[in-house]
Amino acid sequence: MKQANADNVFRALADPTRRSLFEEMARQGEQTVHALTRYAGVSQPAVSKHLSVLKRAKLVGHRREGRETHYRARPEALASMADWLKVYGAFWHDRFDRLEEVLERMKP
Amino acid sequence: MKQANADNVFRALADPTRRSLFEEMARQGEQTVHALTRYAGVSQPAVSKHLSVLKRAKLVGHRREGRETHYRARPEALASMADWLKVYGAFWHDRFDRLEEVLERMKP
DNA sequence: ACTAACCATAACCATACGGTTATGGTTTAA
DNA sequence: TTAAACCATAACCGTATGGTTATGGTTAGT
Repeated sequence: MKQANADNVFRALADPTRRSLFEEMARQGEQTVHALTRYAGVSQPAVSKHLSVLKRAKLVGHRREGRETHYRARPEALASMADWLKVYGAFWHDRFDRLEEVLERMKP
Repeated sequence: MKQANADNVFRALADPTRRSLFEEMARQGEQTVHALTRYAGVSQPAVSKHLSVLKRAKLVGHRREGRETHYRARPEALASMADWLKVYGAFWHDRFDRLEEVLERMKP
């Protein structure tokens, strides 16, 4: 249920192009596929496929507006990965303190 | 330099069997390949290959003792992933804060 | 009404990946 | 010393993956 989505998140973020796209949307906000294509430096269909992988992991949302589709990052979807890190990073306390803070603030 | 290793970490943890192996070592401590093979439910060569991927990402260390090799988790190697999460998780609470602001202004 | 822009999907290709069995090198046990 | 246990590597196989070009459906601009 939740584990299945964690798997999708881990898998989605394994690819550097996909991470890069996610980062760009997180930083710059909503972007059209066109803009993301210029940014990513691969073909438009490649970007569309990457976006659909991110979508399966719920890492992005989208909004159609006329002929263009705007995608946006949904950083909340990082929660499952963050939870995993929290558990296994707990075996090594020090550096995860700040992550704990961030996670605390992410709670609804 | 650091980014390259982050990539290895993300990639290594994308596979569920590899995550499972890492989790087992984190929980139970050092394990021989034999023990990990029993645990993982795949062939011994498969485990060896997974371990070498984890090794490339510096997520495990190993120690030979006679004919057996003991592997252990190195949770410190999760740092690069945690750092990434901190950055992009931060966009979440930024947005959250901004939402709080908006809601604040909406009050009559 | 035509044309161009935007995007998603299909079809295809090469390579990476996760699995297997086979094999060989060390090291322990008999 | 022979046999068995442990592990890594090699060779192989099917499928997933990330990329491409081609195409078609909407929507916008002229």
